[in-house]
This record gives sequence, structure tokens and C-alpha cells, in this order.
Amino acid sequence: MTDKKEKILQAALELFAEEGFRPTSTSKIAKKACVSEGLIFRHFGNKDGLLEAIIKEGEEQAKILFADIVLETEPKEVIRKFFELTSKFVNTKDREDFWKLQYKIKWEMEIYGEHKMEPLQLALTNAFKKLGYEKPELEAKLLLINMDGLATRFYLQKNFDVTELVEFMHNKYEL
Amino acid sequence: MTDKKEKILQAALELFAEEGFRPTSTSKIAKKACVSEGLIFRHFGNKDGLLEAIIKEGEEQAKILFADIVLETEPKEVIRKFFELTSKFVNTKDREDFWKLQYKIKWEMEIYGEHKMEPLQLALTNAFKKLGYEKPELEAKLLLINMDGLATRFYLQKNFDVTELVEFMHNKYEL
DNA sequence: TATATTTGTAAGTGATTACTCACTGAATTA
DNA sequence: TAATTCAGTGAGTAATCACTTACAAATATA
Repeated sequence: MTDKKEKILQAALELFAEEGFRPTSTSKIAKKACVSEGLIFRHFGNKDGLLEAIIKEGEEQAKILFADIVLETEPKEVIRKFFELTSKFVNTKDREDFWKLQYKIKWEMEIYGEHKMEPLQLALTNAFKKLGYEKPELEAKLLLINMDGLATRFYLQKNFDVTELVEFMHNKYEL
Repeated sequence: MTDKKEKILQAALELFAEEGFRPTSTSKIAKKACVSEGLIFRHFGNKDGLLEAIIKEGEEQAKILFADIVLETEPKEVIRKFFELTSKFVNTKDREDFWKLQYKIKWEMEIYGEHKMEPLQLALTNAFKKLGYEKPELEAKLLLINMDGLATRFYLQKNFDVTELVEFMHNKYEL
């Protein structure tokens, strides 16, 4: 991975997250990355290839984030860690851009990519089962849906307080 | 409102909801509506004007949908009607397109338009207060966030069963 | 009926789009 | 050292973008 290739990825991530995929032109990316426009196509073939590369890179990060939850065996800890993750959308500008991009892409391309969330959902289902909940699978689904809702607000509504609501949600489960 | 003007609005609504605002070209809209491209600009000034007109028209519909909930005084009925509304996203192709467009636009333009939901949130807060909930405002916020999450799934995930989850959520409130 | 306004069109406009191509200069390999 | 690959550029390409303009037909008004 050369220096300029990395700069392209970084610039594209930021621009895609800000303005969306299709509205971001390759010339703008090149300008931001301080490279010639042609280099983008040399490295990634076409604009779609660039997007793919970004998503692939970010998925590695996601797997690492999820691993901590999925490998946890104590059910209450699984749920606690899930809420911890939810409020960690925010952590670094880089990660924030990536997750924002994920949702932007979802709405722009209309694909949900549910398989990515499957291990997380299974871990939650299992945790709720262990805790004796009546409908553990639906409980897990509901939590993931909550996360989608929180993300919607966090990224789109100014001055939205995530922590307040995550805490409130967390307290609803007597742990 | 002439016949052709209405056809433009209808075609634009469908295309914007399908492909998003910026990616939908005015020429494509004209083709779908079977009018000349120039007519779009005659009636709506520019592309933004067309979007505004669509949103304005849809907001009238939304107000009517919300009114039934906001005017309800029985707290349990308020919550029941809210869940009823949530599962009614789906009703007609027209309405579905409009709500889908709302979310698409939100993500594309990055504005949440929270004021539109304010009367709904107030009605829910009031209902939870009457029912003796400890934190009625947060309860109301959570419900609205749930709705955002449900919408995300409903519009983006194939074969997603809304009713199942709405029912499950509804049952969590002992009404 | 004569005039003015509205509704509509076809053929443009310059700017921007994703992408290509011919070409360097540097590094790697034989 | 000679040949080949790799990273990078800058000036192109046709197509498409939102939008304009000049003009005709229909409609409303006097």
C-alpha cells in the first residue's frame, strides 16, 4: 500500500461519508487526496472498486469490535457490552466516518447487509435465552433495531444525546 | 394543478424514493412523466423546487395521520394508535414511497427535521406521564427511535417482518 | 373577436461526470 | 546492465448534468 493509495482511501471515506457515494465525484476525491484523477482508476479500477475497498477495510475493524461481544459467555456482560458498543459509535472521527458511511450507503444503494449483524444477533439471542426471556430472538432483534434508530438520530439530528438514551435503554434490562 | 404537472410530481416521487434525489436526473423524470424536460423548470423553477413541492404535499398527509394520535386523550389509546401507525408505513404504494423518500432525503441531505415529530413526541410523553412512568419523556423518545429503526429495516431489508416486531414491542407495554 | 396569459415543446447551453490513453520516471527483476 | 513492471500524471474522451431560450399552441380574459 503506497502513500498515495492510502491518501485516496482516506479522502474518499471522508467525502463519501459527508456527501454520499454518487454525489462525490472522482475529481473531487483526487483533489482532496492531492493526486491525479487517473491514479484512482489505476489503483481501484473504477469508482465502485474504490467503494468496495473502503468497505472491506472497515469491515475488518467491525469484526474486531464485534469479537469482544460474541466471545463473551456471561449473558449479562453480553448485553452490557452491546450497549457499550452502541455508545461507542462516536469514538474517533475515523470510526464515526466509517459507520456513517455504512448507513449512507445502505440508504443510497438499498441493501441492508444483514449477514454482517448475524453473529451479534446470535450472541444476543443466546444471552437472552440464558436469562430466561420468553422470546429471546425477538429481544435480540429489537436491540439491533434500536441501534439502527439510535444511529439514525446520532448522525442526522444535531445535539442528539446518545448516552442519555443508551443508559435509559440499558436500565430497562434489570442487570 | 394541470394533468402534466401532477404526472411530474408522481414520477419524481417514485424516482426520488427509488434512487435518491441527486442521482435522479431531470431528464429521467421528464421521460417517466412523458413531458418535456423544460416543463419541470417551468412549473417548479429548479430541481430543488420540485423536491420541495413533493415534501410539502406529503406533509399534509402526515399531519392528517398524526392528528388522530395527538387528539386522543386516553393514554393507552395514544400508545396503541402509535404502534398502529408504525405498522401502517406499508399501506399504499404512494404512502410507502413518500415515507421512504423522507428517510432517503434525511440521509442524503443530513437533516433530521425533528420539529415534524414534536407533536407526536409530546402526545406520547403526556400519555406515559398519565400512566405513571418514571421518565415519560425518555419513554417517548425511545418509541420514536424504535420507529426510525423499524423504518430502516423495513425499507432496506428484504423480507423483514414489521408486524411481528411491532406486536412484540407493543406487548412490552402492559396495556 | 382581439389580446394577454398560461402551458407546453425542441433544441440548445456550458459545466461536470466517470473513465481512458499515451506517456513518464523510479524501482525491481533477469 | 537490459528488460520489465509499477506508480503516477495530464490531457483528453463521450455522455450526462441542471438549466435556458425561442417559439408554438391552448386557454382565459377583455
